Amino acid sequence: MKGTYTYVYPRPSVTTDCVIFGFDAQGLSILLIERGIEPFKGCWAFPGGFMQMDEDAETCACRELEEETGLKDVHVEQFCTFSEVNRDPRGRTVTIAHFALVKKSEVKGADDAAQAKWFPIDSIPPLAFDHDRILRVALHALREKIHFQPIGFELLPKVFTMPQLQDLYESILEVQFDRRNFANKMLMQGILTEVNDGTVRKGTRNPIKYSFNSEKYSQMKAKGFRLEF
Amino acid sequence: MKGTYTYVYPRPSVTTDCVIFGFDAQGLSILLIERGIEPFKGCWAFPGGFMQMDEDAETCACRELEEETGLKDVHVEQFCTFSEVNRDPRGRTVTIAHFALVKKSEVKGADDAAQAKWFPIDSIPPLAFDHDRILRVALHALREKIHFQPIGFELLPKVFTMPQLQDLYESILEVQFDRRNFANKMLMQGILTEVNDGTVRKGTRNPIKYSFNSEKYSQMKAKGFRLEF
DNA sequence: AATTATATGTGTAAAATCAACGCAAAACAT
DNA sequence: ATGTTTTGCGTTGATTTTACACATATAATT
Repeated sequence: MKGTYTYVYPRPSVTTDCVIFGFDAQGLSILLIERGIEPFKGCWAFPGGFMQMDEDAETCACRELEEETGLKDVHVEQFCTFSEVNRDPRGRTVTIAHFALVKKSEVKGADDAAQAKWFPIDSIPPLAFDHDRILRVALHALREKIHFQPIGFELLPKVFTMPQLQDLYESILEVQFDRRNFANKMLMQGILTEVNDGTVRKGTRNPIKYSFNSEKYSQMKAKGFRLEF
Repeated sequence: MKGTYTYVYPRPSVTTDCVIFGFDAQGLSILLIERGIEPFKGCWAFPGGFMQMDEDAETCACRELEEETGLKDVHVEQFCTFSEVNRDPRGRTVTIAHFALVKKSEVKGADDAAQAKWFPIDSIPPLAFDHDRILRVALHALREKIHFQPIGFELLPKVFTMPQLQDLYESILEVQFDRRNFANKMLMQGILTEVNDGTVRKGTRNPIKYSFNSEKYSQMKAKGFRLEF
């Protein structure tokens, strides 16, 4: 039934948008959807859509994410709400922006989906609406957050190497770390578990495999520990 | 005209709420409004209300703040959006929560306003809706933020002393600093200006007056400096 | 096949930062 | 008057950060 929802005062639309970060040997990238209709036809945009009355923002963001990219069970969190009066030419719209961190290597869907495509973070095409601003804020939020929360691991395979982890941090923070100091500091935190994958480690060129020990991290956090990077 | 706003799909109400922090010799406190009507009649709540179609969230939060407490020209920023389906018994409501930092000493209004009252942070009365949760999140956001942004000064008089500043940090972070180390670290940052108020400083018991040098801070920030506390 | 270059792991010493602490002087309390 | 409190200043040892060199097996080159 159309047009049956009537209110005493006008209300804005409420949507969610999702900035999807992925990481691989080529560095940090984001997943975008090409718009097939006006406005901003041909521009790229974050997956997102209207919040339903029976779901909260995070649920909505996850649902839209799956519907539009096939991605499931990924880390999603709200980072900012955008409410500028003219941000959407179709009408007053408030968007609760989220970012998603996906293990690009282990994930199906995404790229397969019709018009979804990964873009390296330094080659972003023209974006629809105010999505360029949203992206800047998302990047900033991710950078701030990774200093104190072990969310970087959400972007790596379950099992990873120290150089991979360092690449990730360097890509996100856009700084360079000394290899030895980085490894020391990381290992010192005590949240990495060395993974023994059966293969005998001969020579140093094939790196040690690690996994993130989330139980250990939870324990330490409960005791007042604060991750720092 | 009533009931003239009709939409194809249902829409939640969008409101803003404002957690107002103040600080004085008694420590950190927040400003609350007593509810005169159901639901939650007699409970206390943050000032807030419906977002108009011609204002964004921050504008709305500031407007409601002034309307309900008389407070103007204070630091206001968004920190989280709450969208749980049943957070408001009157109907589906999304609230964009802000926190305000007010220079309690220099401010008019506030307390004068009808049912507005300051409560020490450790003696908060029963709150309406999900405002207790919002308060916890607000406190957490403030604590996280003060480590890296000089927002604490928004809670102090323009001119303040080192012990005052230390009290502020200790109240918010709920830790104790060594007096001498705290002063050293603060002065080292280079964002404080010593204020010469004419009076000759004899003896050490009347403390040195400082003000926050925001120009200096902007310059340093532009050069990549990152405040730490 | 031999040679060279590259990626990875490990340790140490200097520098910088942090943490704990003592002392002196004027104001305040008694 | 006398003792207590508040404030400012500076020192020293501990901890953390930074800078840096070498050994080894794989990968690349010739």
